[in-house]
Amino acid sequence: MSQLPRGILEAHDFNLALTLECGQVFGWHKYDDFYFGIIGDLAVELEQQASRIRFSGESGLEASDVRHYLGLDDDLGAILASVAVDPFMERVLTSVKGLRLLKQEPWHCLCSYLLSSSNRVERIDKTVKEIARRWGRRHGIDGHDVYSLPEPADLAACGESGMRSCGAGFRAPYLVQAAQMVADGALDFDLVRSLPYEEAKSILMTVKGVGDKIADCVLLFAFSRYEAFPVDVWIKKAIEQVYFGSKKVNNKEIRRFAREHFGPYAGYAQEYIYHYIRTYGPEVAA
DNA sequence: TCTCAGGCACTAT
DNA sequence: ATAGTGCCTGAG
Repeated sequence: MSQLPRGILEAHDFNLALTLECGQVFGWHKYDDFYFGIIGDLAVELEQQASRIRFSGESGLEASDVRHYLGLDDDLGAILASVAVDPFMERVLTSVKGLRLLKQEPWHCLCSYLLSSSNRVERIDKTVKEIARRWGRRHGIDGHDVYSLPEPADLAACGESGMRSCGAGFRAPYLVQAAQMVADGALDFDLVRSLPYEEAKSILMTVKGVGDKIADCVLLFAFSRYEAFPVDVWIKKAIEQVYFGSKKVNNKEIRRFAREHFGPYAGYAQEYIYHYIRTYGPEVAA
């Protein structure tokens, strides 16, 4: 019986709690100061101690997997410097520290965001966990149970009723259809990964239930396409207030503005702005 | 009881 | 192109 993988990662400019709880990812469990979740298809337990991350995981987990998932390989300083293009962003970057974009597993990310439409963060999280608990695979880590989402073919087999019973509501058929597409190859994540942003996005949008916003979320959070700038009602309000004098602007124009104004890491700017307004309220944008 | 939430698809203009 | 409306669900 070999010792399970464990180790310590140096993690500067990193806030684990903020990164896991800012709303970019769903399905992590918190007990005391420990976080339990899935990286790749392996259960892991994480804890931050100052600028170090302690991890332990199921057999097969490597330190480099954890580093990569948490975004610790990214040069956060350079990224944030590139989006510090105006006084508002400087204010945002002064108040939000150590938030990094994760490298989520595409299927997990797609499921999560299919559930996000007209839904609250807490309930998305609850539904993701319920689907995993009821239909997914159980993993054990340090005496805790963690569940990964069912593979696409397995989720498809659960059917619409199986998803509704977990609280998916009107999004249930979207999940089932997406699962079928991934299972039979009609949606190929490797292809999405290989294509330029616009083409990758239009492929994701062939899935029912995936529009501009959700496609951008998946591209940003699972494929590290930092030019993606998801526009939800909060971001829309903030951008209108700060950059358009509270004038109404359509989402397409907001995305175009963001790409030009923030540059290739616009998506990082989005996540920082999002957290800022969710913390301090949308009115502080002005 | 009723409204509404981190959208989307469908339909009618 | 663009606007209006229904959709599960449960917390306030």
